[in-house]
Amino acid sequence: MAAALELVASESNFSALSLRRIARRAGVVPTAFYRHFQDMDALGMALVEDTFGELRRMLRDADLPSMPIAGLTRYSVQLFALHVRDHRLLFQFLIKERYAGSAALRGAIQDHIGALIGELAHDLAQFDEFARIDIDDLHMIAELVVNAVIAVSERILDTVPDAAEDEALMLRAEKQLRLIFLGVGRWDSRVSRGAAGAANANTLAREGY
Amino acid sequence: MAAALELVASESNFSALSLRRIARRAGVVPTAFYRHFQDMDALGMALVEDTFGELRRMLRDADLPSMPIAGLTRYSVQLFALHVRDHRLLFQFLIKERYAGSAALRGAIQDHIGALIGELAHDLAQFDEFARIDIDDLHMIAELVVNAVIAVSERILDTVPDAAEDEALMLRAEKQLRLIFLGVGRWDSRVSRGAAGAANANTLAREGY
DNA sequence: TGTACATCAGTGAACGCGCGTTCACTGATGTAC
DNA sequence: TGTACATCAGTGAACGCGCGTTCACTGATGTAC
Repeated sequence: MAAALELVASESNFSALSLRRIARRAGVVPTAFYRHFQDMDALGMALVEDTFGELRRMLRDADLPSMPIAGLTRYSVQLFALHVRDHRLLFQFLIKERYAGSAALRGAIQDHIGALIGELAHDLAQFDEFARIDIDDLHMIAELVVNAVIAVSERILDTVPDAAEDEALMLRAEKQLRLIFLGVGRWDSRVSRGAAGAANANTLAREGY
Repeated sequence: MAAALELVASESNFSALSLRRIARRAGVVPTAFYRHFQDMDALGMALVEDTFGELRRMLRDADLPSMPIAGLTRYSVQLFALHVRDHRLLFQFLIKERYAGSAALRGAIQDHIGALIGELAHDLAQFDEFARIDIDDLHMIAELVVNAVIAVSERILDTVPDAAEDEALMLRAEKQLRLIFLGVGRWDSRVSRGAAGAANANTLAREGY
């Protein structure tokens, strides 16, 4: 698995690898591969499960919902960004396979991400400010947040590791989440139904065109 | 090029294709490939340029900055989503290669997306409500918007074409942009500097923790 | 209008190579009694 | 404590196959004069 991850990081993606090159990298004869995985698909799936396993363990240990609310956004962004940085190869694999993997791989990854969005929506609902927001909109907001967090991960993994640059990317992501939460403070059923766009508002930002 | 796009849509990604299969699909002998492209990399690059060429032509024809502001968000989202849907194979290719392509392909795609973000930041600056927002924050906001639009494209391309479902995805994306713009209405240099998070605010959404 | 030539897309044979997978095997480690 | 056996990771030869690329070629279309 480590050999496969290293090769994915230095190549285009998982489907561009061959069983023989992975075995060679692992210092083992090609046929030894079959002692560990039935085929390449099985290896890919194991890597996906590993990645989300690590991520979930981190989230469980962090227990964000019980944290003090002051600085929670900053803390969450940093927690996630540093986790991604410390599991560089796993997440490079994940981001590449999210759309370019086999159908099975893609499906598994989307299911995991969908579950995380659902859990975030559930966690957000515990905050007073989100109490008046209906379930669909909570989900929509959680999706926006997760997309922003994935985007910053992609940026961190796309560049060569650099602490100063990572810091700037985290700050930007933090601002993005803060902007979203500011919007939530003004979100109500009227905006949700799209009334503002069609009625008497007069600027893009004031009424959410 | 059409043959390559069809194969990418039914396979994992571009790097999983072979020159011979593309030629076969195009109804031509493998060596005829070299009459059109120097190698597979050149074909990939041509496809990237094609995709952004189509997108830019659409954006130029639409001339969004000159549109009436009422309903602009909805209109923009639909414009983009329908364009993606009508160029399904091109954008499926793009999304797969964005992270899983060769270094050259990835670089070209990121450059194009970066340019679009820059142009959006420039266009947003023309609106009164954005005048007081500094250039870095404008860029941050444009990035958030573009990420949300890319995410909805990914969702549209991930599922089987279905008008009702596409409509729901567009509505969700529209809400996300509206939420962002609502946040912009409350965004100021104090929030930007991160003062709110550390000072006397008391909920996530009211002050943008 | 007719002729000579250049350009161009496509052909088909051939090459050496790395591929996934099969098979019977080796030898170290763990387990039962 | 010693012996017999099972389990397990790894070995190495062999297979048929699709791959990218080379080469000299064909024949249709376009262009110059």
